[in-house]
Formats: sequence, C-alpha cells, structure tokens
Amino acid sequence: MNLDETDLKLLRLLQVDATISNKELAHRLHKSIAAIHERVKKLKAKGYIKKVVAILDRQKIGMGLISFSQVFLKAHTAEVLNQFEHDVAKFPEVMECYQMAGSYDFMLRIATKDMEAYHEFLRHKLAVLPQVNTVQTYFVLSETKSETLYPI
Amino acid sequence: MNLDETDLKLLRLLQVDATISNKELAHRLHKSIAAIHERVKKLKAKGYIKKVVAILDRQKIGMGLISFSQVFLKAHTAEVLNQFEHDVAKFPEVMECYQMAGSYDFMLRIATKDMEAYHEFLRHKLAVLPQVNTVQTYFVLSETKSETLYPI
DNA sequence: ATTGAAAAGAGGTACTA
DNA sequence: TAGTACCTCTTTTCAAT
Repeated sequence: MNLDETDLKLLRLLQVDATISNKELAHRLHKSIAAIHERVKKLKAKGYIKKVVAILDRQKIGMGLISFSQVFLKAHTAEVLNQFEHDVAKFPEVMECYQMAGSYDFMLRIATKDMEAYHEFLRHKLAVLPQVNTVQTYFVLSETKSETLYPI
Repeated sequence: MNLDETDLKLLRLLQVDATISNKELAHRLHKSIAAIHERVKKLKAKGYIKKVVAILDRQKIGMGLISFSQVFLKAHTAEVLNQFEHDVAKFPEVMECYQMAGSYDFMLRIATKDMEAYHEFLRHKLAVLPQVNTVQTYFVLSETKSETLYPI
C-alpha cells in the first residue's frame, strides 16, 4: 500500500486528535465523507493506525516519577535476551523497552507514583530478574515535551 | 476532584482503546449510558484525559530509527534552560524531552526515518543550538515495548 | 450523580457512476 | 476510486430523582 498525500494528511490529523469526525476531515481535505471513511478504514485494516487511545495527564493521575534505566545483562545469548524482553514487558511500570546499540543492553522508561514505588519496583521486580547484571537509573526532574505524534 | 473506582476503571479502559462506545462502557461498569457519558465528559473537562489520539505503526510509516540523546548544556542559568527547552520542543523529531537529575542535563527521544535523517537533524538542528555543549546519542536496535498506558 | 427517553449527529452499507 | 442515499448506532441533551 502506498500512502498518498491525502493519507498522510489524515494520519497527521488523527495523530493529534482522533475524535475529529469524518465530516470534519472531509471538509478539511476537500473530499467526500465516503472517501474519508474508506481511507481511514483501510489505514486501520492495514495496520498503519494501530489503535486509538486516551492520553492522560501524568501528574493529575498521580504518576509523579519517570525514570530511565539502562540495563546490562549477564549474557547475550538469544535465550537470555528473549527471556528478559518477555519478563520485562509484563511489568506495567515499564512503559517503553528498547534493545540498544552501544555500551548497554536495554533502555527502559519507567513510570511510578513516587520514589518509594520506584524503589519497590527495582528491588522486587527488575533487579530480581536472573538475566540482569546491573541497572543504572536516571530520574526525570521535569517533562518538557511528551508526544505520541510521529513527524511524518 | 476525587477519582473513584469507576473513574479509574474508565481511565484504564480508555487508555487501551478510546473507541469503546459509551454503551459498551456502561455495560461493563454496570452503569447507565448517560452516567458514563457524564463521567467521561468531566474527565476530559478537568484535564485527566488530555487528548484522544491515533497511534501509528512506526515501521509502516517509515520512522525506522529511534535514538536517545543525552544533552549537556554550556550553562545552567534559568535563561539557558528555558531557551533550550523552548527551542528543542519545536523540533518534530524530538518526541520526548526531559530535564534530568544526575550527570547530564536533558534526555531526548528522537524519531527519524533513518540514520541519514538523524545525522541531518543533529548537524543542522540540535548541535546548532547555542546552549548545547555536547550530545551523546544511543541508537535503538529493536523496540520490545512501547506503551502510552500509565499503570493506574 | 444517575436515570430513561428523545433529538441530533455520526458511522456504516449498498448502489451508482 | 469517489459520490449519493439510506439505515443504524451512538452521542448528546434534558427533565426529574
């Protein structure tokens, strides 16, 4: 599937606000409602749009602490890597997990209520994983920008 | 505003899928449609729900490279910090920007098409900022988990 | 805050060109 | 592939509790 300029415009708009009606989208892109409907349906069916979600205010819901953890593993066999990825993905505190090129193995973005909750998470969940060698954590002082919008 | 268990359940559900109809939400939480409607409206009005967005498939839309950059500034006056935050927030490639506690000043999550696009971004946008002293970048090999859902 | 019901609006389908 | 008409479902509003 090749995305034309109309598809890209749709994706840009829906990344910012997915509640815009097809009528409004049709108006803005100078197309009919049916055409927009068809295109959005396809973009969802083909997986370009993975999901539509509500983004919450982190402070208001009491998620006061964001931290980044650099994880070093004990070994780098496929089995150890897969097991770590599998285990860590289950922790709801871990919102993002990336395998990295360079000096450490994984980068985690972790959301907890406060430092105490982070400490609990580290001691009883992350550090307990048998594949983990060391964890180096950096804490966020303030959030300047937090976007889900890809620059397409 | 105090969130009760029903509000929390609503927020949990809508963080996963914001297209669930009020009818379905009402059914699952054993409330009337109007009650659900009223609660969701309030959660939006009070800012608990910041926005509803479409989440795209990063690979499918050609955002092939994610990188984390640790930025060290030349000075730490309020003016330098504010100016850097202001400038960097304007770059669409920078999806997240956090001021950090610890050894470096800012952590950026950057999305680009490929290494060439990253290189362009670094040379002509990020490194050009007058507040920036050094930038240390780590590249993502693979994405294990990428969530917008806060563990509430 | 919650309800039930009515009105307004949006989504979805079938057919047309 | 895009447009029109039609039907269905959902959202929104309201009076009342």
